Amino acid sequence: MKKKKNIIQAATRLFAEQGYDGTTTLQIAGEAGVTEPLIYYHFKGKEELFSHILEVTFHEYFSRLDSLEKMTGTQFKRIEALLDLHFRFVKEMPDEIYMGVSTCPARLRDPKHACSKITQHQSERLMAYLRDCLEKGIRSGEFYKVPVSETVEFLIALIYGLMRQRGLHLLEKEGMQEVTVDFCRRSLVKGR
Amino acid sequence: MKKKKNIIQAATRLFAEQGYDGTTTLQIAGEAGVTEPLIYYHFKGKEELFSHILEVTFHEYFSRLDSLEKMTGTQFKRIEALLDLHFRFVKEMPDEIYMGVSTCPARLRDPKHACSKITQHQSERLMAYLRDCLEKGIRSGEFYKVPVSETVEFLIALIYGLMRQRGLHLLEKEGMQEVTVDFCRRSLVKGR
Amino acid sequence: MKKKKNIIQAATRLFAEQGYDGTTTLQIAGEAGVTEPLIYYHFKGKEELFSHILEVTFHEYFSRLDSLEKMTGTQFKRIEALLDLHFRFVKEMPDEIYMGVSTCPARLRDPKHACSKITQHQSERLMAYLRDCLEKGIRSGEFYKVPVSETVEFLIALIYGLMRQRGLHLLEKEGMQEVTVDFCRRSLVKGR
Amino acid sequence: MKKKKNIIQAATRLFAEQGYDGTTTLQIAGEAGVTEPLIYYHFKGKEELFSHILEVTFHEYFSRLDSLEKMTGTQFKRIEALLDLHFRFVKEMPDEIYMGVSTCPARLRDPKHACSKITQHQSERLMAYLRDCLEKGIRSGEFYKVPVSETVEFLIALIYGLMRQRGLHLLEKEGMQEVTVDFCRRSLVKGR
DNA sequence: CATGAATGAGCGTTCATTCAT
DNA sequence: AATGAATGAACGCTCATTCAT
Repeated sequence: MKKKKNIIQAATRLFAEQGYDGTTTLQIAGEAGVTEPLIYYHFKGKEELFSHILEVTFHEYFSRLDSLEKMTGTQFKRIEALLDLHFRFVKEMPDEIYMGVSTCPARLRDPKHACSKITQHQSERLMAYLRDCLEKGIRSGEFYKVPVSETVEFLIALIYGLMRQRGLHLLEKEGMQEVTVDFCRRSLVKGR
Repeated sequence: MKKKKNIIQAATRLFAEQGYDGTTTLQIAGEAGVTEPLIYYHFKGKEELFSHILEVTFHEYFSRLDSLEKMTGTQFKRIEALLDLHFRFVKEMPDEIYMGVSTCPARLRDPKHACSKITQHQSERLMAYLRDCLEKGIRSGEFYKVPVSETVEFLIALIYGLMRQRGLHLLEKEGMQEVTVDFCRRSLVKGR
Repeated sequence: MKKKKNIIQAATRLFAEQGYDGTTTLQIAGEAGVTEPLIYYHFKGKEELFSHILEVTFHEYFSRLDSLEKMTGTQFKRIEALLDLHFRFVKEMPDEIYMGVSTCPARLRDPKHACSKITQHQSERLMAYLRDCLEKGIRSGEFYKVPVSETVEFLIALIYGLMRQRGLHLLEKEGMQEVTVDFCRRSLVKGR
Repeated sequence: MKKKKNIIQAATRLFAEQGYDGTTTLQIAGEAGVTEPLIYYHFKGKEELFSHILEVTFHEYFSRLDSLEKMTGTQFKRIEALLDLHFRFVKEMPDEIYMGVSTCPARLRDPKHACSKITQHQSERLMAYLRDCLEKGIRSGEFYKVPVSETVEFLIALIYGLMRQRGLHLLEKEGMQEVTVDFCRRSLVKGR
């Protein structure tokens, strides 16, 4: 069973680094220290191996989102918590995240594909969460009167951008999270 | 010579949609309405075709950045112009942008690769531009006293996130640009 | 493992008949009764398959040369034994020999290439052996006083010519070996 | 018309260096400083270009053989003249010779092929010439009583071996011709 | 659980050759 | 006489996958 884990780990790193199409089953087997057929013993194929990793990752992700939803406090605290969740997540499992973020659009748009459903679901959850925060915050006077839909979309783009950058390890300033939170606070919260 | 253009156009769209590794030269030829060897008559190989598109695109991009640098006005006007440049660019040539944005990290990190040098250069230009705006804006009292490096990185992540989203055509609210500009203004500009 | 042998045998015959560049991997696979990719399972590529055959052949060749070197007797007996070795060798494995003899000069001169090193080595061994025979034979008065270097080179050319002719099966007189030995004897050995 | 010559020269060198299959029409055009289609303007194709060179070369070769046949003197003088012809020839046009010598057996054995006929013819001429020398020399008592057929074949192999070595420029002792002639004289001519 | 041997399908690429000009 | 553009056919090779053991 340790070998199955090796396969998953190797696959995750390679998918993240080289993309799905750029990674061969031989490479995965090599990095995992096993032979190719073992991959087919544990998974139906390359595609299923990929989906498996995606599902496990998003399962963890969604369960974290779940606990977030029970949170109380000001609406901005809730947004701050969402940002915190993502910063933590990408720090803990950067390969998994990057693998998800970098999946190619063709796969994302094919509705039959596992990727499509999962990222669709993620998008919807994020949108619902943010929309809820914004609407409540505006109604209560905590936030400025920003256009909700557009701001939701803006924040999602922001989160994606940050995930990608972190996942790529291209730039890694330490104070990023604080700066991000402050930036959003100034833009959203009235009379700080 | 029309056929060469066809090849480039087809390649751009397919690379954007399916990634480099997911796109075959046969597909490109098919979409371009030519035979495969013609690709090799005009380009040294798949890799060079890819690089060529990248270079042409970034050449246009950099020449737009050049004209931006001559701009005067408040520092926020300059940032607004940078955002406008990107919004326009992705609207005019979404495939080219997405092709660039979605290149796999392995290719991005290999320093011998054309991708690497170009995106590196882009990053540096963006950083220099934004750093200049922020430093001048803070010094003149136009902006809040935000940490410069981190805010630069934050804004780059934001721009990447928006490019990706626009390129993917996943969400396309009309008022996005205005909302983006306003969001940043509230966060940066003092006493509006 | 029988299939690997088939590949080697088929390749040897085809390389000998058609040359390296004139032989396709598909032909080899066809003649060997296997599919093309199996060649790549057992060998890194066409080049390595070729080198492998060359190395195995020359390994056998050199080991025969080794036993020759331990021989005693008159110097002409030693030369006779060398001719015998080559006549036997080309009779036992004509394809292997011809494959080696007919390799194209470009490959022979590229010092990075396996061919180059092996044939270089063969040349040196042959030269050393013949030079030794001639020098000793001349010193002891067994041979005429012939110019050593040139005669060595002459004998090597002769051996190559005979190998080629035998390998090609162009002309196959039975008494060739005897005639060859006698011809050389009359030219070298004094007072027969 | 200078360009046609360029093509022929380039082709000759490349065919000699890399073999027929190892040489591409693009290479030939490149070396000749012309474009590929011009080759097809002057020749029906690669094959005909090759045959053309072969024929021109052998035409010259045969015309030299012709003048040899008119020669008088001792039989060994005639053999000496034959060796001289070959030494001269390979010195004057080494590429042409090597191109002929290194043609692959498949092409040599296909009776429909130009190569086949020409080399066949060459073989026959050489054999007839040498057979004539030997028979007359033996009958007149000039030569030892050697087996004619086998000695003819032996001498042809020797000539091929020397041609190859000279063509390859692998070893180039100056006194080779003299040593060769002397070697043969000692073996053939009685009571020197 | 695990593997060595094997394959069908398809990849990027190159070839000799042709055609319109 | 000469060429830029284009192609059908085939090449060496790699892929994800399977099967017998």
